[in-house]
Amino acid sequence: MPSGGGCPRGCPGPEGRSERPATGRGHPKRQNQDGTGSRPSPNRPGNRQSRSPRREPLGAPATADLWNPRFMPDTPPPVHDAPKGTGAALEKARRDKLDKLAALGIDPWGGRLDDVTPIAAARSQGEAVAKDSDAGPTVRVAGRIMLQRSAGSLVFLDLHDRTGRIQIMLGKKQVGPEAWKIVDCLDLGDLVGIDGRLGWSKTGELTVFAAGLTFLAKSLETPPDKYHGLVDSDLRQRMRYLDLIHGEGVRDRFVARSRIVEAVRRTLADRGYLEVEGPTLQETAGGAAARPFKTHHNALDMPLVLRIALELHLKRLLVGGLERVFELGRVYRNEGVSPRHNPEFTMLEAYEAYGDYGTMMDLTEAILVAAARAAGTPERFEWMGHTVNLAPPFRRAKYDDLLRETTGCDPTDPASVAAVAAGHGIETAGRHPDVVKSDLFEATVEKTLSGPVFVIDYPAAVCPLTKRKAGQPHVAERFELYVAGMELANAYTELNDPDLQEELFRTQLAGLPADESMARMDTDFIKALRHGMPPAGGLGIGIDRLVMFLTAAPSIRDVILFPIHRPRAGG
RNA sequence: GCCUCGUUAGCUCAAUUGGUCAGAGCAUCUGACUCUUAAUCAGAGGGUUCUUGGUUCGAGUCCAAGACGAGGCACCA
Repeated sequence: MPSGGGCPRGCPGPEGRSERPATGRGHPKRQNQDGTGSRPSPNRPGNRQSRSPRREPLGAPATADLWNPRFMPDTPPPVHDAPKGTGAALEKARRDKLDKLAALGIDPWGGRLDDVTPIAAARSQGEAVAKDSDAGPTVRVAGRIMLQRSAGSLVFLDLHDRTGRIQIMLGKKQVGPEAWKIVDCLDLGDLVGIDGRLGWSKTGELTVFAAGLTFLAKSLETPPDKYHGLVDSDLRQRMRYLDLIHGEGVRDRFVARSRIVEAVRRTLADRGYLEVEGPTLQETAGGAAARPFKTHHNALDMPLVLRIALELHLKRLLVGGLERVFELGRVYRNEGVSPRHNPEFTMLEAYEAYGDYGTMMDLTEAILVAAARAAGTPERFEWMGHTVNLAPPFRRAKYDDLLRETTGCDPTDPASVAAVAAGHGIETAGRHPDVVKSDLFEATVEKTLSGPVFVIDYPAAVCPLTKRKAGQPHVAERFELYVAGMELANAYTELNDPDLQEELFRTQLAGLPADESMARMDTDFIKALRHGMPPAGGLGIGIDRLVMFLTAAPSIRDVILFPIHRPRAGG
């Protein structure tokens, strides 16, 4: 966390805070940022009674228990002082209430709470209650106070948990003057448990009529605007926890991500695949053409790089007889950021012995269909200006055919390709014809591919890990799956000839800088191939892009909980 | 790394040609209200206009540099 990073801009940093008048207590926030352990704890007793959390049944509880007094403060409440209305004053108002709670014997930081009914479940119970009944069932719900409305000595709360929202009504007459002191200490954003009867308000809203309240956690920060929420996309990513609370559909999207990953795993497991974990710290970053992040191991005093792909270790496992393996994990590429790129991202790679790239096309379709179903994505929808239809089988189109249709060049004639490429401003002099061809494809064909479409049979020179087509040494058995102009998956019939693999590792393609090339000898991998790797199909899917696609997210940062950011200056 | 755009109260946003323009809503505080729904009503407080320089009688506004972000380019076979 950057210095003061939890604080939106304009919020005074630690320096600013230290100018506040002494408050008689340490500043918990600073303590946390230093990472120094113990905070001064007028409000935190060492051993909380909440360790023995079993509560009285709700039938005939003592009022005192329902209002949950927990402890007596061991120091008098401090005096806070700050100008009204500033950020500091907003926090002061909340700290004052926190101290007031402590003075009332309430632990403002709560503890274990059993027998909580999810709000969605409480709602369905409530639906069964007659509109004019005052004998609805009693429930305990817990969550965050999102809205607060008072009408005289009556307070309505909107309480949210992971399953939904429900209205709470608290009445001074109903709970008594002592308990009302606790209600006076509630702020937007606080976490509370509510015991009460389900029923309907006079205006017809399902409501929990509170008979008891358990304080679970005080919020010391002002929540974002209750109507607009947090709209600054930078703040939304840096303070994702707030975005999850207030952002429209944000939580749903990350829930969908989890369901998608679950569906991917299930699809593979159903086909007999074994999930494994390869090393992220490697001596040589292989399996893709990307610059790696560099690091260092102290005890071994050796340079290491973070992996850029999963491929080479999974193929070693094919040699080892794990005939169907996959890994779902993070890879790291030291490259720029864009709406489609984050330097760390999640990749699926799967390898199936005795298969080929056709096997992988079937698998890809199965994974996409299962993932779409898990995410609740319709079969047909619009995304990024493209109409997408997920009904299999997906279209299969040859690389050369697409290039010919789109550009009019003759893909089999390097001179023709070079001429057209030059017309698109692509450098051709001194570069391998297949690299030029690849550049031309990316510049012209990619963006036109609404898809999903399997682009098959790639120029061999740009595919050093791929088996060549029988009798066609210039064509590699590879496909990429495109959707809405974006590469979503990449698969090969895997090259298992160790001599050819070694030769290809040695080949530096003309026109490619060394750090962008895949020409990195991995002798240990070659050694593994020499022991005999079964013919196999291999598949890679970018999980982040898959989630973008299935949740119609315009940017990869919308599907990564904590995307990379520069540290925020100031605070 | 390059180009364009943006940054005003805790949050969401105003501020005409450079001229009493630093303002509103939410939030906060005080008061009223026992059925509210972004509750309402009355009042109060709250600002390093991202930072640093410059031009000017005068800068939120114009210029330069920097910070951070968004989009595009490059990189990402």
